Amino acid sequence: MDPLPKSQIVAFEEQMEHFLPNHSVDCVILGYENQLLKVLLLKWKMYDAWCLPGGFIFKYEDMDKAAHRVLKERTGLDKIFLEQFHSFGKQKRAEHAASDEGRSIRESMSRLGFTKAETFKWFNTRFVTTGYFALVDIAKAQPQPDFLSAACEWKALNELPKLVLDHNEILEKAIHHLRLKINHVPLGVSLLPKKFTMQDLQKLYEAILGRPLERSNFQRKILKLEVLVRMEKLMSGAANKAPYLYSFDKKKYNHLIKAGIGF
Amino acid sequence: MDPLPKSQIVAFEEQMEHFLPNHSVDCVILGYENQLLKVLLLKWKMYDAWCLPGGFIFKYEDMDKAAHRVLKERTGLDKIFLEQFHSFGKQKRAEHAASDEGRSIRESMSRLGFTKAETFKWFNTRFVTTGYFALVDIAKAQPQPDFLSAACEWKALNELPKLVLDHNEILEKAIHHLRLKINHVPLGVSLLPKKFTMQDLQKLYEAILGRPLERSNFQRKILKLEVLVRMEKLMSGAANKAPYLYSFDKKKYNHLIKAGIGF
DNA sequence: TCTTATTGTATTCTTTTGACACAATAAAAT
DNA sequence: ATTTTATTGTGTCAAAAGAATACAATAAGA
Repeated sequence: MDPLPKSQIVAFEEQMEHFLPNHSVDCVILGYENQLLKVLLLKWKMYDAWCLPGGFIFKYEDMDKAAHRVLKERTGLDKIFLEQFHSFGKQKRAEHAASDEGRSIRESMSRLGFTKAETFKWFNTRFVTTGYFALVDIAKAQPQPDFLSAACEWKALNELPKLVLDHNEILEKAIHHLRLKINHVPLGVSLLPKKFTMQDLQKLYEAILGRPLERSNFQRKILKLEVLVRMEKLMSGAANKAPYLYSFDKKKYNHLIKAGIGF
Repeated sequence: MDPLPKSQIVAFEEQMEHFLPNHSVDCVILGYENQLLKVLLLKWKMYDAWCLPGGFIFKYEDMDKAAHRVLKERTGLDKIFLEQFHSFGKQKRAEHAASDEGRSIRESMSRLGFTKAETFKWFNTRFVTTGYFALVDIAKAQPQPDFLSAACEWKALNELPKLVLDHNEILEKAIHHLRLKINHVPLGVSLLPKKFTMQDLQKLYEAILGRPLERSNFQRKILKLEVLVRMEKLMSGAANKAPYLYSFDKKKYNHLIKAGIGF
């Protein structure tokens, strides 16, 4: 763990004065790749632990805006479906979390080159955090660690590392929220590339819901929503009938959002 | 607007030091009376405006606990269904709200007898607030104003006064949340007395959903859930067939919560 | 040409929903 | 004592939605 460049520390400490104290935002940024749901995580420099990408809210900034800023900074993505799902306000959010292996936050921060008492205090006070979730096309995102992180990577939901603080709980709540939400929002839009097969879409729904769906009934239900446009066939080279490609018809989102899909 | 007793001001200012800055909770406490949904509101002493019962979070207190404390202090009720639904984090939450008719908060606070600069500052800084909603039996609640309020009353949702800050928006969001939630939770439990007729329950659902439901289909749907126990008949004295009374079977909640009801 | 795996669609049966019908009944009116 | 009235519990029936299965069509390999 090398010390940070002095300039980064100074820059942060200058910003810090403009942050709203005691409140943060955390983003559960989900993507879909190789038939797996993945979440974007940061690896701390402080010690060996992963966390959700998060940030603080400027005093002059709307909270939603802060969440969008975090999303943009970690992925480069803009104008994305991003929704608040829950705020986490336990006094001791750190309890039952990944341990820091004996090292105090203070010690780790010293190693990174932090010196100001206010900065130590900032990271040791209680924060209420508001969770947001986003669904993004992994191919379009460009993961970017922040100055406190050594890595920013997609991790499959089925083999997650231990996360700091209550971030595992936050992530679980986000997934739960997503499973409810999938009945009301055309989620495929954000998670899949522009053109996709019916099988792609079904696998995505299965990944989100965590259970298999019946193929022909799934196809019938989705098509009846009339939000997909059938494109050319996909000649995959496999020894079987070629599936059609579909894309979403953006004009028809609204009626779908109102009506809802039920699986 | 008479000045407050000095002791109340001192007591608040002593508490204030122990509050988590920049964050509050607001409770949308709903009740049901005369076939109307009602919400518990406080009338400010500061100036002529109503607000949702709210409060601050102690530094040593979980946020959920703070919301329960507010509920208890305003209604005397304990161990009630109370759920977070959204956090409101706009920088200028006060915009588009009920005006203070030209008087500044500072001036009104002076009249009430506040003097400390920190207290003025407290009420003038930005707060993120987390909204909770509760469903209570009006007959059991005992509305109790706090020291900054002149009144604490149930107001029917269809004839609401203008509320301070963004409290109208908070209330709307709570109702929206409730309408979604009613499909998954046996809400009648909290809003109705122990024994009720099928008509009572239907009227409640209609009040929440804001639309009429077909009587016989409603009855069939509710009964099939198998969460009601049929009790004795209610001899109301009306010139017609007497309806049965029902009560909720607490043992069967869980399966209902999982399965959900759809109207 | 035959085989194989997958796809698009149809069929069948069951369940759910919405609209309406109707007998049962508590008490008031006659 | 009988009729009337309003409301309740239950039944029916057609339409819609859902689950399970069947089957022909088809791209490419054998």
